[in-house]
Order: sequence, then C-alpha cells, then structure tokens
Amino acid sequence: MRVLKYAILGLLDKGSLSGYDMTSHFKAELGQFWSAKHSQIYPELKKLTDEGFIEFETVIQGSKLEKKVYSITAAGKRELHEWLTAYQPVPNTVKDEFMLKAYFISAMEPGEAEGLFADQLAKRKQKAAFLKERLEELKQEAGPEFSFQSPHFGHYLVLTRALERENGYCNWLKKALELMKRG
Amino acid sequence: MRVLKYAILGLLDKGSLSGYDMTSHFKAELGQFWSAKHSQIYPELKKLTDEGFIEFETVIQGSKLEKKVYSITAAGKRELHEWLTAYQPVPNTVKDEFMLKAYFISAMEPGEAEGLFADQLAKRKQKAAFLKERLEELKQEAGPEFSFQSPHFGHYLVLTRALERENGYCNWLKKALELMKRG
DNA sequence: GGAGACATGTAAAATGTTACATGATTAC
DNA sequence: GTAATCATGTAACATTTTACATGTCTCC
Repeated sequence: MRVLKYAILGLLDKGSLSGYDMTSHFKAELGQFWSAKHSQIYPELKKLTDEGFIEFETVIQGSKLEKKVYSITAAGKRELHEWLTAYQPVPNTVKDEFMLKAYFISAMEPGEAEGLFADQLAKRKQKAAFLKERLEELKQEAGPEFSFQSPHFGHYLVLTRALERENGYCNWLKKALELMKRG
Repeated sequence: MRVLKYAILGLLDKGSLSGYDMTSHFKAELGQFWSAKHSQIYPELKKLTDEGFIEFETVIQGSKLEKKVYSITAAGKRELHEWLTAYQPVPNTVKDEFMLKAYFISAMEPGEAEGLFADQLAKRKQKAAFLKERLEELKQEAGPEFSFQSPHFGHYLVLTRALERENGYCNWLKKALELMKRG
C-alpha cells in the first residue's frame, strides 16, 4: 500500500521540505500516527523522484552543506488526492504489545499484574499531560476555534485524537486496576 | 523484540494448540491487538521448538491428517514470565492511516473530507456494535462479574479495551464532523 | 575546540504480507 | 461430489529497524 509514499506527498503538499525536515515532522505530532526513520525516507524520496511525483532543488546551507529541498509535482498532487479520498476499511488489528500482555494476565501473580498496570497508567498519564500541553500551545497560537478553514485544522485533529486516545486508555487502565484490587 | 514469540508462548501457556489453532485466535478477539499469518507462525514454531521453549506431539486427525500439537516447556514459561513482567515504555507511534489522512485534510475539498469522515464513522460504529455483542456473549457465558480470579479476565480486558477504543474513535469522528459542518 | 543539531546516504537484519503449493476432513 | 474448513509448509516481496558511514554548521 506504500503508505510512506503518501505521508511524504502529504507533507510536501503543505510545503517544500528536505528529507531531514520530514524526520522532524515524524518526531512531532504527526509521529503519534505515522513515522519512519531517515534510512527509509531517503530511498523513498529517490523512488518518488524517479516516478515523477516529487522533484528537488539542491540548496547550499552555509558554505558547503548540501540540502535537497523537495516539492510535490502536479502528478504527485493527483496521486495524493486519489489516496486521500479513497474509502478504506477499518483495520482488523492495531498492534498493542501491552494489550497482548493483558490478554495473558492469568500467567502473572496479582501483584505483578497490578504493578504492570500501575506503571502503564503512570506513563500514559504523563503522555496525556504532554499532549494536553501541546494542544494548549496550539490554541494559544491559532485561537481556541478550529474549523475546516483553519490552516491548523489537520494539526488540531491529530492532537485531539491523540489526547483522547491516551485519556481513554487511562480510564480503561483505572477500571482494570479497580477490578484487580477487589480480588 | 520478537513479540510473535511471546504471543505464541502466551497462547500455549493457556493450553496446547496447533499452528492452525493459533491463526484462529488471531482472527478472534486477540486479533484486535495482535495477529500473524500462518506463513509467519509456522517458521516461528520451528524456531521456538529448536530453542526449547515449546515442544510438539503429532496427532492424527481422522485417518491420515497430521496435526502438530504444541505445548510450552518450563523454559518457555520462564521466558514468557520475564517478558510479561517487564515494564515497557509507551510507544511513540501507533500507526493509523486514517489519522494520516486527517492530518492532510487541507488537501481535500470540504465535501470530500466530510464523506471520508462519515464513511469512517459508519464503519467504526459497526465495529463497536460487533464488539459490544461479543462482550454481551462473554457476560452470558461467564457471568457479569469479572475479577483477577476469573479464567476469562484476559478475554474481558481485551474486549472492553477494544470496545472503548472504537467508541472513543466514534466520538472524536462525530466532533470532527460537527466542526466541518459549521464551515 | 567540542557538543548537539543539521544533513544524507547504504547495508544488513528483522518483521510482515501475498502468493505458491499441497492434501485431508466434514457437513451438506 | 463439492464447498468450506482443517492443516502445514515454502518463496518472493514489501516494510521497518538497527547499524554502519560520513561530513557540516551553530552555539557556547
């Protein structure tokens, strides 16, 4: 399905970027839902250039350092749009190693399971707090109102979804811990 | 990290199974959070046997059909337990192709985006309804009360988490659609 | 001058999916 | 008999991660 291809086309549709810039985006908010290492990105950029979906310009940073700044072509925009507007099924599996452990909970002692769940809850709470902060920052920057017209709407959608994902996980962990403590 | 290894050890810790049986489990509730194709399972079973974590007995089904029924060894149980009780970080990225599209929403027309989100909401609602049914079935079978002692506790945890995951997604999709419809 | 960020690539290994290949059993 | 399910494997390909490899720029 070559999802990385579309991730790159989507990023370049927002503006020209170097491969290095893309890794930064994957480390930021977008990284909640998609990411790739530079060792995967650089070959993909070469391939997309060969296919005519993107093109680059070499820019000199400082006095020597060469940087390739990529942009999306008309063909690339068509390709991106086709993928974006295609209805796709909900995936059967979204892998979650912690939930795999939860399924095997009977192989642990009660105390061990409680420790595991409590640790996970602490970490998820921390992540939720971090995401909430990022959302507050975005609201500071863009105002508290978001609509389809807002240039930050995509950013807003990703942050709110990630935050609710963590909050939902935390609530479930709390409920599970309560059931465990009752014996 | 060889997570499939631990998935197999965990399944065998609950009881002896053939490779085929494992694919069935990955198609059922557990498949919400982990899965593997038979082409990945069979080589892994061979490897785990070589490593001494599992062993098998050949059983004749009917008059000719050979079936390998695997069981976990003492070494396998130790290995499983070590993984289960290890605290792990929350993953930075949980890949979600739909959310990648959401991030690039500005590359769509309002009507296109609404169609995409409405389609996703319909599909997620359907999945949530299916999971709710499975949970009701489990409660019929095991009673409405679940505790650490219950032999179905792992099953219960996985179903409730999957259901809440879908419900959370649906609520977020509804909110997003409202924002879009306001313009 | 050194640390950390900027910048780009390749190689090897691990993981996961799709396709190829075969045959038995069960229920209709 | 025939379709669906049971049952096991390999081969080829695609994706992803980790490690190898190199060099520049900016700030302190």
